[in-house]
Amino acid sequence: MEYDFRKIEKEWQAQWKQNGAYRVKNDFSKPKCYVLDMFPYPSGAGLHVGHPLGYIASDIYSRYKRLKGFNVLHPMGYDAFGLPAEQYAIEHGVHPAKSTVQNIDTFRKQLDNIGFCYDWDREVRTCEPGYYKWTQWIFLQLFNSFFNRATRKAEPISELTAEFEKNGNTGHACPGDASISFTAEQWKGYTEKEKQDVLMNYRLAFCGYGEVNWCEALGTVLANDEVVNGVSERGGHPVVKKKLRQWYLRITEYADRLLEGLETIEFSEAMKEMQTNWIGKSYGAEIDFKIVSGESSGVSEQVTAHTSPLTVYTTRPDTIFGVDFMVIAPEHELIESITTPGQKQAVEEYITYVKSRSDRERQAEKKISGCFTGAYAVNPFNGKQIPIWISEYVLAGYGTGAIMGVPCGDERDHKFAKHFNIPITNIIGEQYNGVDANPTKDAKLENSEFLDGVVMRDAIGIVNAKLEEMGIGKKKVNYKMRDAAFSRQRYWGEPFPIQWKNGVAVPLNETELPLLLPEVDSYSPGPEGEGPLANIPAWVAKELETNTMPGYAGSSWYFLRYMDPHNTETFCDRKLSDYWNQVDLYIGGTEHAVGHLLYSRMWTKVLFDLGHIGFDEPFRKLLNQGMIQGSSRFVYRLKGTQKFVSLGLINNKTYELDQTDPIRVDVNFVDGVELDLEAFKKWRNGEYANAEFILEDGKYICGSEVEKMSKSKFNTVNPDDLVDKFGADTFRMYEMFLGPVDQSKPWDTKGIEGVHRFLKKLWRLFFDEVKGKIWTDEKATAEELKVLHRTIRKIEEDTERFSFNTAVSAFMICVNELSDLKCHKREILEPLVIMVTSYAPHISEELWKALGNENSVLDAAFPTYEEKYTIESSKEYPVSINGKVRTNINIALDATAEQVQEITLANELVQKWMEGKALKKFIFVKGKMINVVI
RNA sequence: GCCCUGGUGGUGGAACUGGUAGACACGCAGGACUUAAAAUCCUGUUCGCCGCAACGCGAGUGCGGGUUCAAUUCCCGCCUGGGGCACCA
Repeated sequence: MEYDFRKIEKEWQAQWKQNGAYRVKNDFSKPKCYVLDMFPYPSGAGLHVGHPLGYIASDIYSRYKRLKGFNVLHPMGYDAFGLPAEQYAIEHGVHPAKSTVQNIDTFRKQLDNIGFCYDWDREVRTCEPGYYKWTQWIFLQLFNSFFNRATRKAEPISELTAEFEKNGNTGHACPGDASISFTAEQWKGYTEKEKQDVLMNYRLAFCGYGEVNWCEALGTVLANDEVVNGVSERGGHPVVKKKLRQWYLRITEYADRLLEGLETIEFSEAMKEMQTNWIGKSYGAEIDFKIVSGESSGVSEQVTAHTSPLTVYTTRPDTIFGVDFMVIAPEHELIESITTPGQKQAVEEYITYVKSRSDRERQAEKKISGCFTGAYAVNPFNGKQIPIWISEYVLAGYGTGAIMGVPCGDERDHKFAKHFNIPITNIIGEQYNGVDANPTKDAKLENSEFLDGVVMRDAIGIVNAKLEEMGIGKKKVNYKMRDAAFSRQRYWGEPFPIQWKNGVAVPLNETELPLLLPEVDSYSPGPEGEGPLANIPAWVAKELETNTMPGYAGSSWYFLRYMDPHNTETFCDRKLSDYWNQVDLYIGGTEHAVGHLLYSRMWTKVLFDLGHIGFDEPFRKLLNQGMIQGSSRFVYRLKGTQKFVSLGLINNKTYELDQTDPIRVDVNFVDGVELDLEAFKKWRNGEYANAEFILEDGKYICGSEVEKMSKSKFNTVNPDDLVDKFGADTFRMYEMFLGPVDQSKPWDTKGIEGVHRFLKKLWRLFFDEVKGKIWTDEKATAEELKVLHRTIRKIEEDTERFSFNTAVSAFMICVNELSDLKCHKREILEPLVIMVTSYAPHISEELWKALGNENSVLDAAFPTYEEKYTIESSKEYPVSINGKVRTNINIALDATAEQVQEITLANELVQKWMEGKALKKFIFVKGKMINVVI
C-alpha cells in the first residue's frame, strides 16, 4: 500500500466538511482557547506561499490545543474594504464588491487546499452590511464619548454636557483646544452650534482639518507611498499639501493607557519597543521666547518687539544657555508676521520647496536646508538675541512646531549650526570636542550663569521651576503620536453614519444602521478632493458625510465579531465575549506593529470603558511571523540581440554585465538556477521564442536576487502547485521546516522533497508496499519507549514555544530511529500519530483509522510524557583542556564532583595534555561538561 | 534620517538559561538493489594542513576589539540584508 496523499487528503477534507469537524460550539463547560490569524486583504493576485506561513502555525497550535482538551476558536475572514479594489474599479469599471467576492472565492479555494481547521460558519467580511453596521455602531460609540481625564476612561458625552451645565469646563480641560474655557453660565448661553463645536473638541471620534497629499491633476488624495519625489507615482503629476476636513480618533488621550497596557500582554520586546517609540512619551518643558524683528543696517539696529511669543518644546531645558538659534516648522503660523522684508522672498521660496516634500523625505534628508526669517528670539535669562530659522526637519505636528537649537548637545542642531556658520556656545566644557555634539546629561554646566557647575540632569528641574516662577514656561509631557486620521476621500469603505446639518455633525439613529454604501456610476473623486460619494445627488441631498472610513476601521474590532458573527441585535453578545475573552494567540506580520495593533487596542479599551466588553486588551499574546521573500531569477540578454548569456560567462568575464540587459524570468521554470530553455521559449506567448542561448557546460545558469515576493517580479510560488505535487501535509510541514516562524527568509522549493520523504517513511512504519499492513500489538521495548517519550517531550515543548521547525525535525528523528529499530508496534505508533495530527492532519487521520479507531484523531488525547522512560544513568562528558575539547569520558550522572575530577585527571589523554603541569582550576558542570584549566 | 530586526557549511537551518558549533533536511559524491529507470537503502560531506589512516593538528558563527576557565550566546565600535515611519494592507 502506497502513501496516496491525493486520495487521502481529498477524502478527509470532504469527510471533515460533511460532519462539521471544525464547527466550534460555545461550550462554556470547557476551557477555551482563542487562536487568531490577522485576516488577509483579498488581493487579486491570490495567495502565494508567504501568506500561509502564519496560518499554518496557528492551525498547528489550534489543533494541538484541541488535542489537549481545549475548546478552540479558530476563525478566518477577510479585510475586504481597500484601495486596490477601488483602483481596479476605476481602471476596469468592475464594482469593488464584485471583484472582492471573486478574490475571496479564490482565497477560499486556496486556503481549503491546505486543510485548515477554520470554522467557516464564523467567517466575517468587513465589507458586508451585516458586519459594517456594527463598525458604524462602534463609530457612534466613539463619537458619543469623551475621555474623562479624571477617571482615565471613556464616558458618554451626555455626562460631560451635564457637567458643563453645572460647572462649565473647569474640571475638564479641553483636549482639542486648550484655550477653550467657559463657565456654566457661558455654556448655557451658547447656541446649539456653539455647543456642538465645543463638544467636537472632546469627542473620541471628531472632525477637524488636516493636511493631505493633494494631486490636482488626478483630483485625488494620495498615500505617502504613492508620492515619489514630490510627484505622483502614477503619471508623475505634482503633489502638494492641502488642508481638508477629516475625521480623527482621539487616540492621544489613550497614550498612557496604551503604554501601561503593554505591561500586561505578551508581545515581543521589539514590538513593545516599537509601540512605545511610536507613542513617544517625553517629559520636557514649553518655553516662551520674546521675539524681536531686526534689520541690521550697519551701525544702528532697528528693532521692533513682537506681540506673541515663540513657544518651543524641549526635553532639555537645562541647555537653555546653549541655545544658538531657533528652528520653526515651515508651516508655523508666526512665519508670516515675523519675517523681515529683507528675508521675505527667501522664506517664500523655501516654503514653496518644502510644500513639495513629504514628511518622510523631510526627515530622511541628509542635506541640510533652511532659511533665516530675519527675526530674533530673546533668551529670557540673559537677553541674548537668537536668530530664528525655518527648516524642513522640524515638523509642525510635533510639540509646538518649534525647537531651540543647542548645537553642542544635539547632533542635528550641530550640523545645522556648522552648515550655516552659526557660532556655537559651549556649555559643557571639555565634554564638547568641537567636532561632534555630545547629548550627555551628566556634564557639569558652564557658560550658564546661575546654573554653572550644576550637573545637567539636576539643572532640568531648576530651570523648570524658574520658568514657572517667571510665568514664561511650564513642564510639559509630550507625545510623538498624533490623533489618528480616520477618514478617506474614497468610495470602497464604510460610510460614516453622520449627517451635516447647518455645519453640525449629527449622528444617525442606531435604528438607521447600517447606512448602506450606495451604488455609484463613477469611482472617480468628487469635487474639491471630496470622495466619490460627493458625486451622488441623493447622498448629498440627505447631507450625508461624503468621506468613508479607512482600511483599519473594520479590522479594529473583527476579533470580537467571530465570537458571535450572526448576531443582528448587538455586535457581540456579552456572554460570549466573556467566555471567549481575549485572543490567546494572535499571529501576523510585524508590518502591523504600530497601525492595526494600536488602533484595535484603543477600540478595545473604549468598548471596555463603556461596558460593552469585559477586558481592555484584545490580544493576550502576539506572535510575529516573518516575511517570506521571493528569490528572483535573471537571464542576461546581450543588448540589442536575442542572445542570452549564462551567468557563469559573465562572472568569468567572457562577457561584461553591462553588455547585457538583465531580465527577470518566472521562477517556476527555473530548477534551482538552471533555466528550462523550452519553457522559457514558450513563456509570455512566445515573446522569447527566437531566443538563442550561450551556455556553460551545456546549461543556462540564471542569476538570482532576494526581493519582495510579487507577481510583477515573476518570483511568486503558488501553494496550489505544491499541494498538487506533494500534498497539503507535506506543504504544511515544509513551510514550518523552513525555519523559525518569526524569521524572514527567501522561499526555496528545493528542500520540500525531504519533508515528503519523511511522511512516506512514517507511512512505511504502518504499511509495506508488498505485505500491506505491518503494525503489531507486541509490547514495546524500553528503547522504543525512550524514543517515543523523548519525542513527546520535545513536541510538547516546541509546540508550546512555537518552535515548529525543530518540532518537525524531532518527528524526523523519531521516525528515523523507529525505522532503525524496525518498530511497528501500535503502542508506539498510535501516540505518534496523535502528535503528528496537528502538523499533518490528513495522513494522521488515515493512519488513525487504519489502526482501527472509530472516532476522529482530531479529538484524540495528546499523549502524556512519562519521565521514567527517558532517564539516563550516565553521560558522555566532553572534556576540555583550557577550553578546547580534547576527549570524551563516560561518567555516571550521580557521580560527585570529587569523583568526576578523580576520573578525569586519571584519564590517559588528559594526562598527556597536562604534560605534568599543575592543575589551576577544575570546572565541572553536571550533565554538561568538564573543563581542565592548567 | 529615525525606530525595530536579522547575518552560523554549497543551501534552509540547530545549539532553549555562557558549557561538545553545524542537529534535522536539501544539494553533492560514492555504493547497494534493478535489464534500466523511478522509489528505497547504505557511506561520506565546515574549511585548511599532515597523512595509509585518524580516535591527528590548526582555523572557524558578518568584521574589529573586550569580559570569562569557557562566547553563535554578554559588552563596545563598524559593515550589511529586511520591516516600519501615520492614506498599501
